[in-house]
Amino acid sequence: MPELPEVETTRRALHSYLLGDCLNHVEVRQRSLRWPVSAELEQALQAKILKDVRRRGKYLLLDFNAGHLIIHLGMSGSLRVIQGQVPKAGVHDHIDFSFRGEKTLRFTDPRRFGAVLYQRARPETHSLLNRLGPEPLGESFDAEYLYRLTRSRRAPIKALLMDSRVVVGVGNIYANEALYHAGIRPSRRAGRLSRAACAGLVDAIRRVLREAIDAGGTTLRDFAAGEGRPGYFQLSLAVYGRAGQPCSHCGSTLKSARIAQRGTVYCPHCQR
DNA sequence: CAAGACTCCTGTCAGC
DNA sequence: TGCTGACAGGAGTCTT
Repeated sequence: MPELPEVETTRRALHSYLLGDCLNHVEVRQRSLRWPVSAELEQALQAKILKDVRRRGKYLLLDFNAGHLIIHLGMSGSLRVIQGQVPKAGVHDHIDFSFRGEKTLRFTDPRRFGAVLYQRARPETHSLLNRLGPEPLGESFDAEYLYRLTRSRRAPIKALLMDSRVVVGVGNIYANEALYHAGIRPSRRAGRLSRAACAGLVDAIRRVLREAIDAGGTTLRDFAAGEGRPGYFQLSLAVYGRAGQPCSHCGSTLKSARIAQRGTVYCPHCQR
């Protein structure tokens, strides 16, 4: 599933391939996504120029000279740039954005948890975006912030990490990985984390995300080629998907649990 | 307000 | 081999 690093890789690709281009046609084949695709989208964006491609959490923000697209890839969504001849659309190829100069941006999403929203006003004003917490790689996400925010919270720390009002863009994979690297048990009540633990956790989150984004950079080159979509990065995941296997640090058997309705894996020895 | 359950959807995989 | 059912998962929304 697209986590923040893949969304960022996608953002960079769109920025480098499509910035300044004029959108001349939109074809929507499936309007039933996470939310219905607005009926005015095709008309509203016709002949508009892509002025910027930004990211807020896992939302991609495409700013045109009039109007904006807010795109979320959900569980299984992807965007790819096709140059020249456009392959016949498959059943999950829901939207094609055709740009002048024979470039097509294709939105594909088998599970349709993704969203493509059009809005005239700045994306930041949208109700999905206006209550989001800080970016994990931004300056305001630091130990003091996390410490302050977790006081008197009794939910498991992992649940808070995945709450977009606390911090955006930390999905299940990276929550698991960051907690492992920080040596914190996912079930630990958030309010019981020390300042030092918060500092270690913030560092771990930033580190795993940065590493993944760097790895994603290597796939950017192929974005518009055959295997266009940035797939799963060849990351060495320490715990995610490895329940029952030995911890690479101490050899203990990694355990699995269910926290906040999500699969959770941790090392009972290294994480306390 | 906080915490947890529920929901959308389909590809994948285990079991028969 | 083919079918069935469980499961996974982002994140908004509903319930407690």
